Formats: sequence, C-alpha cells, structure tokens
Amino acid sequence: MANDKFVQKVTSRDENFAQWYTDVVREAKLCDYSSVKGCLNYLPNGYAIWENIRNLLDKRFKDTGVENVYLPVLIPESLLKKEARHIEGFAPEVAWVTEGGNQKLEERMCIRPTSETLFYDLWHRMVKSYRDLPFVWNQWNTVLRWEKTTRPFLRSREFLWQEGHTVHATAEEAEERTLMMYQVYKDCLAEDLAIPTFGGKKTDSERFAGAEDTYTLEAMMHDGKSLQSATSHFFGSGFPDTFDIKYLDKENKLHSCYTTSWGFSTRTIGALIMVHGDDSGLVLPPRIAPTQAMIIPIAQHKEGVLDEANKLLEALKKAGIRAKLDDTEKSPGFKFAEQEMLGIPTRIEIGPKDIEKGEVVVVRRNDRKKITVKIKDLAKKMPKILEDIQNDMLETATKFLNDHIYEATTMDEMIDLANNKIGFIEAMWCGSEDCEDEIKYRTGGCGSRCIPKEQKHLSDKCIFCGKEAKHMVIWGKSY
RNA sequence: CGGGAAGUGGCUCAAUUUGGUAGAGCACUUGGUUUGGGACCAAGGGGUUGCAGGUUCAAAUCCUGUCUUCCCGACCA
Repeated sequence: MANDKFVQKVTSRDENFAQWYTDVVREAKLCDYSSVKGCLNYLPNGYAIWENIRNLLDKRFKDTGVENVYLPVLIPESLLKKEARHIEGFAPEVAWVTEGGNQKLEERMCIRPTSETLFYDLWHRMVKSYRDLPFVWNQWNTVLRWEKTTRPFLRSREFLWQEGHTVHATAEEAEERTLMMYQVYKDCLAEDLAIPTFGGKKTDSERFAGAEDTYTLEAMMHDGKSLQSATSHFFGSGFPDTFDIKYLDKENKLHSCYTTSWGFSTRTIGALIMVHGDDSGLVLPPRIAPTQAMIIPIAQHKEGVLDEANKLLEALKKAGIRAKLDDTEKSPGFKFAEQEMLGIPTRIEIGPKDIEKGEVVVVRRNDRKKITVKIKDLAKKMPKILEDIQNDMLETATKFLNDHIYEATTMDEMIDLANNKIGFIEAMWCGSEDCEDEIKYRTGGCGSRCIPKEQKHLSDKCIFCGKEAKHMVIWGKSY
C-alpha cells in the first residue's frame, strides 16, 4: 500500500475542510444542485439515508405515543403574524405567494417556515375539554426559509424534516414532553447515527422565536465546529393563549394550554458526513447505511467466482443484511474506491484464492481492518461485524468530542484556546446578553452553544465582566 | 447582504488578454486483452460556450443586466 489516500477525487480533509465537504457530497452522489438557489435535488443515495433515519426516528416517536398528521404548505399572513415574537424571528426568511392563477390574492400567504401557527389554528377549534388533551402530533414534511448563504444539507432554503407539536393541560406535562423528545433525539443520534452530542438549554438570544425554553443537541464536526442537530422547544402558555386554545377542566373552569415543538432535519446528513467522513469519502454507520455490505468479486470472469458471489449475496439478504453485489466490468480497484467513496460500511472481497480456501475477506470501511471469514459462516457473523463497526464509530466520535472540550477561567485563556485549538470551551457566564456578544466577538466567533444540564463550577465569576456567574456555558464556533 | 473566484460535452479544465465560428483528459458506446487498490489497445458518439440583451461583417472572447456555484465575512430556531 504505497498510497494511503486511495480515493483521489476528494480534496484532503485537513487541507481544506469546506472543499472536502463539497467534494464528498458530490462524489458520494447524495444530492445535486437545482436551478433554484438553496433547493437541492436529493439523489437516491442521499434520500435513502434520509429514509432510514426517518424510519428509525419515527419508530422512536411512536414508542412514546406520537401520532403523525399532515398540515398545509401555505400559511395566510394574518395567521403567521398572530404571535409577535414568532413573526419577528421568521419574517426575514419567509417566502410569499402573492398570486393565484392570474389574480393577485386578497391576502398573501407564506410557504411554511415552520407550522406552529397552523397547528394552533387547528387546535383552537379542536380543544374544548380536558378529555381532549393531550395531542401529541408530528409531521414529516419540508419547510422553506429564504437563507442568504446556502450549503448542501447544512443550510438549504427548502429542507426535509419532521416537526412535532404537542398541546397539554399542564406546564409540567409539556415540559416533560420537551425533555422526553430531547432524549429521543439524543438516543437516535448516538445509537443510530453514531453521533455523540452534548446539549442543554439555549441562551435567551439563541432561543426559538416565541419559545420559553429551547433545548438543543450539538454535535462536534471534524473541524471542531458545532452543528445544531436537533431542538426541542417549550412554549409555556403564551403562544397557545395568543391563539385562544383553552380547555374546560373537571370543575368547568377555563384553562390555558401548554405547548411544545421539536424538530430534526436533513441537516443531520451534513453531520454524518462531517463527523464520520475521511479522505476517502463518506463513512456511514451500518444502521442507517442504505447498503451495508458490497460484495466485490475478484477475477470475476473465472469460473465459479460470480456463482459463489451470488450465493453469498442471497445468503446475506436472507440474513437481513442490506447487501449488494458489484458485478460490473470495472476493475476491482475501482470498485474498492467507489465502495469507500459511498461510505458502505463493509465490502466483501471474494476471488479464486478465497473460494479455494472457503473464505472471504471482509473489510471494514471505518478503519479498513480486514477480517477473514469462512464462507459458510459469513451470513451468521455479519450482524456482529456491523454492530461492532457501529459501536466503534460511536466510540471514535465520542473520544474526538471529549478530546476537544476545554475549560477556561480567564478571558486571555479563552482567547488563546479559541485561536489555537479546535473544539469547544467551557466557561462561566453571568447571563448578560452583552457579555455573550463580547465573548463571541473577542474569541473570533465562539458563541454560546448551550447551557448544559450538568453544570461544572469553574469559578464564581463571569469570564468576561467578572460579575457573579449564573451558568457554565459551552462556547464554540458553529455551522 | 459585503469581499473574492468561477460558469465552455456528464466531470475537470484549455481557447478569452491580442473577437475570426470550440479542444484535451476523464467518463460514455463497440470490439479485444485484462482483473487481490481507480487496467490497456483500437474505433466511435456527444458541446454553439448559464440566461437575456447590446456592440460588430464576425462574439466563448468586448459591454450591460440577470441567474447559479464555490471560498471568506455578516445574517441565520
């Protein structure tokens, strides 16, 4: 192996991370640009990943009692404007429909940037009694936000996501749901996508428009920057009150409702790329990989090779492995490179020499380790091999995350870390938005990522102003 | 939205400065030889140069506008 960098089409990750990302998206054929800025054509490889994530996440939702619904794509302006903070937050990035057919509309309508207002308009009519509550609903759809700068998956104008919305009789129940969904996301990210996250509450300035509390899950990319990977919001009763959603309790008294919403988008595909990918391209965790094993025959023209390969394919499929056989006329080297580029978790090399010995060579995508397995045992052993890869990927990513979190107790220390290390910095904060802004400015862009639930007491004082500290905040640059 | 770069067969790019009617490599098709890390030989097919307008006998090339992409920044639940 003279050259470690087998795949030549991709810019080296440490040479130019941004270009590397773009190269991987293109070479792995995840998506392609469309003629509208910020709107992507999802290709089969990319969409299949989303389908797998969606299926796993949807099952986790249903296990907690979530029901799926579908609400319209258009929102009348008057509805969107009902909640002042909400429209203030979204107004700059909303797209409007002003004509229908050839006629100008009486009232313009926006293409949903998020659907809180639609759910609340519906619930205003549906919620009458305590017996009606709660509604625990979710929809899989797309939303449109007129972003200025766009990047595939990370920030597109139209993106696929799910938005869950719930309405409850009590604040406690709503808060419980907010945290429950936060945990569902955290588990899905760790167990299905092998992406470790840290999380907690957002500061006031970073909170969702109209929410009382926003909980976020932040993942660390290979360049040390953070990607907000899922959020869960608690709205209290303010937002539902605005829409006059009230119920009668057992004593026939009118009560406010409490709502939540929570979302997870195709942005997370960007996280998959930037957490696990390497210089040879994409590396997918087995659970969400559209293809888990690619069988690559060697000297396939020789008698018996393709027959054995096909038998192997059938055995793997029967064992529930998402396996494929690459029996195209391309050279083995080409097929190896392509399998790696696409991030397929394992490849199975089978040639005349292997068949003679009754063996195949399984190569793990994440670390290129080779495992020799008896042909007759392969189908039985594959699930364990895939599980090991899944676990090892989470372990590697977790180690990377933990190795790149630093503590700072003085501003000089923090600036030094921000300039010389990639990753995140834990530091105390007084709660003032001015200090938050100053810290971001002086560190060259390390904003507050979250106020973690598990607080460390690093010092008594805010790292910037020196006044009494309220929280330990995790700071970092982000996408 | 600001600063920078760029749009030419599917991809990467050349021809643009000094207007003269588009070329290479890869990919693709066919035949043959190959096959344990992106094989080789031969013969083919494919573009009017992002889009719109202007200047000119003549525009990929000059001018104006516009759209899109990439990098940096601002903005961004």
